[in-house]
Amino acid sequence: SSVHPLVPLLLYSDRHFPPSSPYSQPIRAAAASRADAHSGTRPCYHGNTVTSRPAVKKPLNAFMLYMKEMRQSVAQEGGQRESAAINRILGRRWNALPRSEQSKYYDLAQKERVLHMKLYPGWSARDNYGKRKRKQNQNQNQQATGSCCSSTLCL
DNA sequence: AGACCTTTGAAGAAC
DNA sequence: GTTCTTCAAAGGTCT
Repeated sequence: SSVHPLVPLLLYSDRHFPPSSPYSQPIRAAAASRADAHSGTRPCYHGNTVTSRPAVKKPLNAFMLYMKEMRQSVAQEGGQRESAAINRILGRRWNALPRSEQSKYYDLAQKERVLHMKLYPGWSARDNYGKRKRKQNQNQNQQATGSCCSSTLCL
């Protein structure tokens, strides 16, 4: 049977992620979550709450999987090194991609989500909310000072 | 050291 | 139900 080259990503195997990667030890994390389940509370996968357990990241969506696969070739073709520039190109390519091609990545992303749910039952995207300091804080400051439009979100 | 840039999509929050 | 916000990846750039 034909297997998509990105399918190994679904396994988050050590071949694709370094031992330090949170994806490299999903089974252990899942086992830990089962142990947590016995405590009667929802398992918490937030990396900050349990220092010995790496934070579980969001599963990749279709476009992210496409980006991961195509990034290197786009970088080589255009001689680009900056991710922002590469991602702009990939965004245009993605939108120009036939629906039949896109659907392969949508299917793969769906499998990613299913596997992620199995590996990390009870995990929520909310667990990783607020881990980054975002620019909104700056906007709030700018609103206080009456300025606007330093953010890409402001058109 | 860590946020920003830049993209799309998923999911949670807010209304 | 709709809209807004955050985070996934990535690596050069900027503070």
